[in-house]
This record gives sequence, C-alpha cells and structure tokens, in this order.
Amino acid sequence: MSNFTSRQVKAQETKENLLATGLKLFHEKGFDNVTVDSIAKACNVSKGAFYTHFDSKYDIFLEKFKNIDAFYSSFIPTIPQDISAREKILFFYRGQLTYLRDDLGKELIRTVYSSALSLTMTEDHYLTSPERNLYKIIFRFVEEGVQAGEFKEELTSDVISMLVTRCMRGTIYDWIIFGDRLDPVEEIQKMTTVLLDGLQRNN
Amino acid sequence: MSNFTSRQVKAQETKENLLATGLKLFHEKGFDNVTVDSIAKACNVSKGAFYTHFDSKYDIFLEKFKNIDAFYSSFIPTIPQDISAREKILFFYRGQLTYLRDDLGKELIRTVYSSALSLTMTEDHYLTSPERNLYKIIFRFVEEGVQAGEFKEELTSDVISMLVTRCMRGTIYDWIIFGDRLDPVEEIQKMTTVLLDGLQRNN
DNA sequence: ATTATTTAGATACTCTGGTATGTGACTTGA
DNA sequence: TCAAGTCACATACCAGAGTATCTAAATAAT
Repeated sequence: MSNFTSRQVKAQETKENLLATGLKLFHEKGFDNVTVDSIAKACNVSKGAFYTHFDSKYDIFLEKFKNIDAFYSSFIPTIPQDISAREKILFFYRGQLTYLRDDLGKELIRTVYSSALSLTMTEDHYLTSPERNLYKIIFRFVEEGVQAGEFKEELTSDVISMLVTRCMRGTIYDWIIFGDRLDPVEEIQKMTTVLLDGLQRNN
Repeated sequence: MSNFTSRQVKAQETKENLLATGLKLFHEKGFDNVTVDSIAKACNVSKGAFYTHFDSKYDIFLEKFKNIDAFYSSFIPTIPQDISAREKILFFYRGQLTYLRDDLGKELIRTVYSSALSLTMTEDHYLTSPERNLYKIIFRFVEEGVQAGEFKEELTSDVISMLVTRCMRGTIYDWIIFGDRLDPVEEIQKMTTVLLDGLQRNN
C-alpha cells in the first residue's frame, strides 16, 4: 500500500521520463541545441507539463549536477588518512576533475559555469550548494594543514581555501574555453601543485 | 574632399549612434535588460538597421571591450623597467584589474566571460584577440624572468604564462560570481603573489 | 540623362524560453 | 455519493534575439 495516489505515481513517471530524455538529448546534441519542446514531444507530453515539473531548462541537469555531492561522499573515504593536507587536496582534485571529465562531461560543466555567471549569486543559486560543499571539504583539509603547520602562518584557513578552490574554478574555466587542447586532470595537477608550493611555510 | 559618399557618412553616424546609445543603455540598465529594439528605437531606427551594423547584441560592447588593448598599450610603458618579472606581473595585474573594475565595470566583464563559455573557442572568438594580446604581454614578462633565473627551471615559459594568466581568469571569474564580497584588485594581488611564490626557483 | 546596381534601412517573419490560463480527470470531505 | 477542490497537463500566448526579404534612395555605369 503505497502512500502515493495513482496521479502522483503517473506524475512522477512523467517527471522521470522528462529528466532522462532531457539528459539524453543534452548529451547527444548539447544543451543549446535541445529545445524544451523537443524534450516534451519526445515524451509525448506538452511544454506546459515540462514546466510543472521543472522551473527551467537548466533545472533538468542540475538534478544531474547534484550527483556531484554523491560523488564527494563516496570519494572522500577513499582518500588516505596518513598523508599531508597538500597530498589530500591534490588527491581530491585529481579525483574530482577525473569525474567531471569522464562522467559529467564538459558540456554539462560548461552550462553550470555559464549560468553561474548569469546573475549575481544570490543565496540559493544552485551552484551554491555543491560549491559550498566543495568549499567545506577543502576547508577541512586546509585546517588540518594549518594545524600541522604546513602553510604560511600569515594566511587564514578561509583565505587559503578561497585560493585553492579558485585554482580549481580557474582550471575548469580554462578547460571549457580552451577545449581539447587541455586535459583538466593534468592542468589541475600542475596549477594546484604550484599554488600549494606558494602556500607552503618555508622555514 | 572626403573619400566617403554621403550615404557612407550617414551610415557611419547611425552606427556610432547605435554604439553610443547601446553602451549607455547597457551601463544604465545592464546587458540583459536592454533589448535590441529599445536601442534601435532610441536612435529612431529599426532593428534591421541595427543588424546591418552589428552581428549581434554582444558585438556592441565588444567594440568597447577592444579598448582593453588600448589600455594595455598605454599602461605597459608606465611599468618600471628595473624591477623583477615577478614585480612587473604584479604591477600589470594591479593596473589591469583596477581598469576592469573602475572603467569597464563588472557587468561588461560578466558578459565577456559568459559568452566566452558559450561556444568552444574557435579561432576568431572575440575574446581571443585581447586575450592573445594579454597572453603575449605576460609571456614577455615571464620570458624575462626565465632568462633571469627567477622561476623554477623545470617549467617552460608557456606553461608558466598559462598558469599566471589562469590565475587572472580565475580571479575575475570569482569576482563576477561572488560579487561585492570581493575586491578584484585585492584578490588578484593575493592570488598572484602566492602563485608566483610557488613558481619561484628555490635555491 | 537614363539605366543598372548597390546598400542603409524597414518590415515581417522565425525560433525558443518562459508564462498565463484553461480543463478534465482524479481525490477528498461531508 | 456527490459537490468542491486539486493537480497534471494542454493550449495559447508573450518577449526578445536573430533572419529573410523588400524598398527606396543614392551611386555607378553606359
């Protein structure tokens, strides 16, 4: 005995259908080459139906983008405990960029990074929550490093975390605009290594 | 005796009028809140006229964005000759970000950075030419530094230039998405200092 | 001078994301 | 059980970027 009425069940089916179809089409033809109408039609449903389930065209793969949090949760435990903060950050970024490159794909990331620019980030911009999560993860590593005296004393954990995450955003941005001339995993490695060298306490 | 016919003169006037009016409106109301129609109407001209002079709405402030090259040309000579490459880069970035912040404004930069993401950068993406110029400037400083033995030997000038310019792109991206919580001049200073520390040859 | 050609600009579209509103099947409450 | 309300979805629309096509005036060619 389900809690759901038959309407709710059908609605849920429609929503999932739209979601799956939308993601499939985005993957095949790229975000800008897929119309909301075409997604709806492919599901034998009207555009109006689409908009009862999703607020915007973007929303549909935000659903997918939210997977990134699931990725974080499953990836973090695989990071060795007995290495330096520096190593942890590099390990994490390598894993993250590999995931972005191989699982989510450049097109998806392009749209996410593009729409983050669209409006001044108000409280509930969807990029915020995964980003906030990412920031928290990096912040944790950084704090460990600060405690262990790995980093320059004059910088706070907040500042360091900001720079380290910016390093990642810059690399991802470059990956998108320079396209296949760049391998994001290689690039994050190079960039972060140098930045962390610069953050290192030098006695 | 001008080389131009009266038609060409009038057309040029119309174009300049559209350009000036467009920039004024963008500045007043923000790029997304200005329609091509409204620009045209404000010039007592049709939308069709707009599109004979410009390929797209974006084009209109690309014209302005090209000013950035003029800025480079006038700013470079003010950079002291007798300082290290590191200092030159910092000096240049400070000047550049100040210019972006105070003269071009965040809204303009937002649109530029946003549309750079729109399509895979093909040869003639408009961002390319100012960027290419910027890259060349940084590359020149970096080469000086490499020659002078300022930087880690294992990195090529190309790689270093890429990281240094990425540093800037990342900072600008952050400026846009985090809004007024960030001062771009301060941020580029912090970020670049750390990165350059990491690039420094350590004997 | 007259005809042919070019071209700045106007008009009337298309396309697409998103909205306002309508509707009929289902659900709920008395 | 039946009236009232809700909700998934449909239809018809709007706005705004960009395009295709036309026109009339200016220019060039004969």
